[in-house]
Amino acid sequence: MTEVADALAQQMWDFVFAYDAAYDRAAQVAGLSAAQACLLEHLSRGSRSMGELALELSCDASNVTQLVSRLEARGLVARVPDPDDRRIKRVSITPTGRDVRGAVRRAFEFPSERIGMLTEQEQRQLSGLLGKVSGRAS
Amino acid sequence: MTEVADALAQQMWDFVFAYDAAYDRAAQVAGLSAAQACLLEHLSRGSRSMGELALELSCDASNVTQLVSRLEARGLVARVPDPDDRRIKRVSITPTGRDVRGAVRRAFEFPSERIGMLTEQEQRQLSGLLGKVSGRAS
DNA sequence: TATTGTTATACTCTATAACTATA
DNA sequence: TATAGTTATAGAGTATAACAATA
Repeated sequence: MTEVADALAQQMWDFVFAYDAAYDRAAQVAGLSAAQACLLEHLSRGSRSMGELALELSCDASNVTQLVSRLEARGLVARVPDPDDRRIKRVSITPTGRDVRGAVRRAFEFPSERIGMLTEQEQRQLSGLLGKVSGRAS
Repeated sequence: MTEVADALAQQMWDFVFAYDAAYDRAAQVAGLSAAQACLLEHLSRGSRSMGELALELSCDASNVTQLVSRLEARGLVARVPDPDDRRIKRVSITPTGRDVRGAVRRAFEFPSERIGMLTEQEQRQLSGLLGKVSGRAS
């Protein structure tokens, strides 16, 4: 590895560490764990079945059962059996859940803070590089 | 927020998600949790007291006690009382621990993989932008 | 018989509070 | 009395295996 690549690897580690820590804190502000906030974030874009959530969150279905149960007990999400296939439970975010999710987003200042440190041209540059690094065309 | 900034925020989220998942898997290959692998990584640069570890890992001292105890039980780290102040325990990585840490590093292909997608000029560019975003001079 | 989700269980991570040993 | 670390405890995240309900 070249010296540049080495430095870059360390910078990535530091960035991810700071990002994760900031997200944890933002979730905590709203009284949630990071995992719960993440689930709520996914539901904010529309309802999901338990199985879909497990896929999107890359975790086991039994884990989703527990996460959803805790959020449901607090009135942040609701489970509704699918009328067409009663094995399936559709989970949706409640109005209260939407409020809490909004609080997390507002508390999570990391991205806008950091992005604000860049000029718009630099933002475009970084976006292109991240796109490339993610294997997508920029 | 501009459209570019919005896209960038999403790209950061995706990047961090992929990075974390890859690190989890790499640790698992070596039979470790991410937290354990992280602790081992810190020790690979030299021994630390329990308190220093708690600061570096941004977690409570009682948590470090447990993490270290599990790693010690597997022979990956060693606790030695400081001769000058016997309240202090210095933790160091063992040869076996160093091997396991090496296995994690090798399994964690994410950074080199992603960095390898960039030309050296792009690597310099990304490094500069990450430096700027971290509040350091590039 | 296959699929969706839950329950039971076990292990780890994490923090708080109370404690021990040392300074 | 103050500091370093541990112990006890509790709640949450996570997975595996066994299970119930439905298809």
